[in-house]
Order: sequence, then structure tokens, then C-alpha cells
Amino acid sequence: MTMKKNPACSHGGCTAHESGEESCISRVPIFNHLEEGQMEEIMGLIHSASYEKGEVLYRAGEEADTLYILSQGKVRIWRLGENGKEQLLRILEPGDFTGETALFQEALHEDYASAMTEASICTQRREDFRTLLLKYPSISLKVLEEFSSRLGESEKRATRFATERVESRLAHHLLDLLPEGKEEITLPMSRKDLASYLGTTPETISRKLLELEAGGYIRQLSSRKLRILNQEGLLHL
Amino acid sequence: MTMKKNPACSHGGCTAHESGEESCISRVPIFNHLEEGQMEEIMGLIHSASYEKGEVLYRAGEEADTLYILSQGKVRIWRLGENGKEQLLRILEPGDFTGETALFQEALHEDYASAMTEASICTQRREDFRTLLLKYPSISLKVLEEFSSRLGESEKRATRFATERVESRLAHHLLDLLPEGKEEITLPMSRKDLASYLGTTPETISRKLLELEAGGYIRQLSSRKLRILNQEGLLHL
DNA sequence: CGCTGTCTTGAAGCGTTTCAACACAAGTGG
DNA sequence: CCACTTGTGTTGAAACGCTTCAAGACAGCG
Repeated sequence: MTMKKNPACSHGGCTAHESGEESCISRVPIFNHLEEGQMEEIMGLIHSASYEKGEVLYRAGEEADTLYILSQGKVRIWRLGENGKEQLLRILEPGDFTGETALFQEALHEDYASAMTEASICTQRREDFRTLLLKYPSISLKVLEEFSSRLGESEKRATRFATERVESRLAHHLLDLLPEGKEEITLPMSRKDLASYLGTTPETISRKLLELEAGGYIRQLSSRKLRILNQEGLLHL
Repeated sequence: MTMKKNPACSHGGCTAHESGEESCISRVPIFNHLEEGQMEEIMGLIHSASYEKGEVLYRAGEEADTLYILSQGKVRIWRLGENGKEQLLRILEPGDFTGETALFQEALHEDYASAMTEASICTQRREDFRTLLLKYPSISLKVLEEFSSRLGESEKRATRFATERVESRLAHHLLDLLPEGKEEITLPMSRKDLASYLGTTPETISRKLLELEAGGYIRQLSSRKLRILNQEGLLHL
């Protein structure tokens, strides 16, 4: 990992690209409602770093005292079950953040984060972030909104694991991936990762996709692309 | 449900009991760091209610605009999977709160809450709560801590469902229930609820407990009481 | 005491995993 | 450009874990 301090996110990933003169921070939902001057104050407390593909941001067991905001690239977040089996929790896109779980309790990471591609990441130390929260309560509300929605997601996921079989979990996941109004999906990950995310095996994913195709619900175009033929049907599997 | 407004929690459940002259609010972690005057301000924004055993506080699909703080009794929080199967998410004890998930997004409840026993509950309207958060940023930090820990819990749960078999989930759950330094557990719920919580069936719970007993890990004293004989062993199941 | 609900036990069936073999695609070096 | 390697995805068959349904045991409560 290569690391720079200030001016905020001045490495390749964070400075102007398609988005003009903006820094990475303005693209982050929890900050983007603030005014000019406040933004600058925040940027002064941000560090930036670049990671190679495959590099690890943090591991379970390490002290969690940093907030990571992804500026460019993709980052994998996963956990190890007590038996050592790995589970994919989520994939960060630019603007997403991680490391928060332990930011508010003096705790250790329970998950792992690693770069799936070359990645530009902005970081902020726990104490700096807490100071900001106390100074600008509106940021807290934004973070609470984000936590709240993530908590909802996570409980929904847990309930799906607990109450639904693989075919149904897969069906619902495909619907989650389907862009509004469209009917074609590009899977964002390999069978192995998809299996890990859905709590099953690549073999079973393969077979269930075949079954869904046989049932007329979907059509597999290539290994990563598929067309949804019967949205309503998938919903009720 | 019976409802009263002010003085805060003055119904039977909230006024002095074992705890002296305190109101329910001072027992709530997110508020209990505040000063005298601030407490009174908060109490002015709190309503109180009593629920009969079995009564529902809210249902999935209803608008979520109220924070519920349990003062006395027990409350069940559960979800319905897409296929209609019910899953127990958690059981609230006095001091715990619920309704938060949707408090920060204009959203609908996705879960159900009902009183397991007669219950005294303090409520606060969304807007009143948001106002408090903006006025006293330290409350936000407390709530963030609570959310953060709950998010961690939930992700751990999801990972357990996804990566571990029933025997292991049960074993870890028993360890979670085991009070520090003790070796006897009183299960806080029926087999049916335990099964729902762990994403299995009552029959399987019964059998797995037998297996754990046969393996020398535990000893069943009665249907709700058991003794842990091999803590280390359970951990690595 | 008998009723009702909770818990247990048994046997059959089903969904999923596992392991092994094979197909296929992408990338590398001769 | 082809052969070779490596990784990813598929397919088949057997084994396993769990659920389901049905019946019986037990406990709590009128």
C-alpha cells in the first residue's frame, strides 16, 4: 500500500476525473450535504492510500480505528465462520465505506477487507471522525441512516438464510440485481463468490441456474449475463 | 394498549420499584450519560404505554415513525421470510429499544414486535427523537454504538446461518447464553422459539441437544435448564 | 382429573454437499 | 499460431443432514 497525507485524496484516484474538479469526499453520501467551508475542514482530516489488486485493507482481529471510504475500484468484505468457511458479505463500490462497525466501540475487526481491483481509498482516524460527528450532528444522522439501512439489509439476509432454500435465495438475489425497468443482468462476481455470498456451493449455483432456466424463469446468455423472463415467478419461489 | 402522556413513564411500569425513584429513561443506555436538566427535557418528549401479553406493538408494512423503549416485560421481535416462514430475531429486555431501523429513513417496518408478557413501554415520535439527536450529538454517538454492535451481531448471525450446521449454531448459541464464569444455563424461550431463532425446527433442536448430551458436552437438567460440561469442545464444533 | 400445549421419538423423503471427472476459456511461452 | 497451463464453470453419483409428518410422552393448568 502506498500512503499520502493531504491535500485530501490528491492521488490519481481522488482528484478530478469524469467528475470534474471534485474530490472523492463530495461523492460520499454521508458528507455530500455539507457546505464548502465544512468540506474543506473534513478534507484536512482525510488521508489517502492506494492498494494493489489482492492487497488486504484489514483483517479480523486487528484493531479497528480507521474509517475506509472507497474512492476507486472494488473491495471485497468477507468473514470467516467459526469453522473456517469463508462468507462474502458485500462488495464495495466507489462512495461506499467500511470499517465502521468497530468505529464506535473500542473493538477489533471481525471481518476482512481486500482490494478486488487496484483501489484508491480515503481513510479517516476514529478520533477525527468522532470529533466531526460531535461538531456536525447532521453527519451523524446521515451515518445513522446508512447504518439503519445496512442493519435492515443484514437482518433480511439472515432471515433469508434461516427460512429459504437455495433456489429461492438465488431467485431473490437475481431480482435484487435487476436494474429497475430492465430485464438483463450482469453478475458482478464469479460462481464461487456468488455461492459464498448466498451460503452455498458453486456446484449448487450451477444446478439451480439450470433449474431456473428449465422452469422458464431466466435465460442464461453467458456465464455472467442472463435475462429475466418471469420476474413475478421468481419473486414467489 | 393503554396510553398516557407525561409525566414520563408515570404508569406502574416506569415509576420507582427496585430502582428507587428513577424513571425508565435513566435505565436506557443511550440516554443515561446525560445531566439532570437534559433528562427532564427528554422525559417531556416521551410517552408511555402498557401492553397486554400477546399484544402487537407494530407489524411489517406499517409506517415506522416511533421509537419503542422497553421499560418492563419482554418483547418478541420477528420477521416473516418471503415464503411466510417466521423467524425470531431477538427478545427485548427492559432498557432495550426497537423501531429504530426505520427511524432514520422514511420507511415501513419490516419486522413484527409483540409483547411476550405484560409490558410497559416508553415511546418517542421520530421527529422528537431526531430533534434531540441534533441538539445533543452525544446521544447520536450512543445510538451509533448500539447500531454498530447490533450490525456486528446481525452479520455474525448471517454468517453462522450461511456457514455452519445446526449442531454448531446451537452450540455457539448456548455459549452466548452462558453467563461469565458460570456453567448453568436457563433457556429464555421455548423449543419452538429457539428453533425459529436458530433457523431450524423444534424436532431438530431436541435431537441435537440429545447428541450434545451423548457427546458429553452438556447435561440436560430440565427442559429449560442445562449444564455446560465442555465449553472448549462446544466452541470447536 | 382430564385437557391443552410443549417436547420427544421414529421413519421416510428431500435438498444440498461433497468428491471426482470433465469442459471450456483465457493467458503464457515456445 | 498452437500447445500448455491455470482457473472457472459444469455434470454425475453417492452420502449426509435436515425437515416433515405422525404418534406418543410429559408437564402445566383449569
